[in-house]
Amino acid sequence: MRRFERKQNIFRNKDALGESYQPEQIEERDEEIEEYMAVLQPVVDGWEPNNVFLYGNTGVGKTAVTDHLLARLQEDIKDYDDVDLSVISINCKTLNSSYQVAVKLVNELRPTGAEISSTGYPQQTVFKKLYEELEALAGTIIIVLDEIDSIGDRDELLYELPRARSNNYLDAAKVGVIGISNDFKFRDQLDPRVQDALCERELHFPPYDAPELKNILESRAEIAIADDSVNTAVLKYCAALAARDSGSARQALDLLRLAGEIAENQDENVIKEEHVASAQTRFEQERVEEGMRELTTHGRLALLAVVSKAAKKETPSRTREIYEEYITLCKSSGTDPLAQRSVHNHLSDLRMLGILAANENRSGSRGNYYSYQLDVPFTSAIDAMSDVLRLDNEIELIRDIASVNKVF
DNA sequence: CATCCACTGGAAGATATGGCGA
DNA sequence: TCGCCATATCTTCCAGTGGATG
Repeated sequence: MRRFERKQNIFRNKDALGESYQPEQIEERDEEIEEYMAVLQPVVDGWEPNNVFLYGNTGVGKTAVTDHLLARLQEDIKDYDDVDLSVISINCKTLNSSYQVAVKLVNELRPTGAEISSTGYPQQTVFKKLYEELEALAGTIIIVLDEIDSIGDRDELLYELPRARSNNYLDAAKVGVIGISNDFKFRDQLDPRVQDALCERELHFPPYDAPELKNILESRAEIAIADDSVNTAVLKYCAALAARDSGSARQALDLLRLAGEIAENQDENVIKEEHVASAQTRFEQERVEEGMRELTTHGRLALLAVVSKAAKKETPSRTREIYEEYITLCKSSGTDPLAQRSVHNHLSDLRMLGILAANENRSGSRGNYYSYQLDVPFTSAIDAMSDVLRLDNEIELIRDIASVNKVF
């Protein structure tokens, strides 16, 4: 057996490309930082903090700038002993209602062991507990709600928090909310009263363009990657891919890091463009596989129905036909089938996830309808299906049909 | 040109699950 | 134990769509 050997060809400090790395300087965001500092100024002056709403795509520096500035603020504010600042920062990605965000905040403030459970209370009870905790903390409190758009339209907390003081729920505590959103539409779908309160100050973070991304990559690569292991052309290529896709520095850095790992595994000393390209492909695959793993039983059955259609070379295939296939699969697995409308919902979800592609058909004799087909390689779809309940035989059968029809 | 069809997607209500307090 | 609460998932109902049809 081969020995483990430390490989040090390419990276000098790989963590500098990682998610948790805090750079000393944030590049290409000078204007935003300037504006942001002005918004935070009242905290230093001892007034009630502004509520702020930040929006912009993922990976454009919203969270990084926020962390950076709040750390600086906490540091600088030590010079003034009449201001007592606490920062509570939570990520709301997995919390999809105001209720859950409030629970999370309470638990964040409570000592370990005294946490409350995530269901069972009336919403107002949770809010009341939250106010008690904030009041106990007292002073100036800045609450950072990252990825706040995941609460959708259940935005009661965002209505409550900014008004807590004027409603006399809070007295000793001065609360400011910083909402961070990846979704531009989120702001508009908020209750107008929430917009009033929360969005009194707004900061927009635009996507990075390719030259900006290149500069960011250059300054990180200097720390992370050994001299001569990467050249400008490769960095430009990473920047171009990320700029075209999302304008996200996160994506650009991830690409570079994975490209480096791939190069390293091939025992090469230099990252080349082909490594970046395979990194890009792998990320795309992972995203889809992630989506398929998180499907519910019926979501999987719906997908499997399409997979089965694909094996028979019957895709693209319209809703009605897929539904029939789905019914058959349900019978084989002893699962109660859902109504057609629900399967239609699952197909919609799969389309949103980029697992299925739908052609909009307006030429048929019956108005408009979709015909679905797989938007991922047949093999990765069926591999992800292998743990659907009691369908091993059917899956084998589908594989056989697929190989006869040469579907891959 | 009005009507029709088969489908899409929004909305409201039903059901099941897991948890609280009394 | 019971009544209440939040949530995810599903069902039922329905308005809107737009080429085909008579």
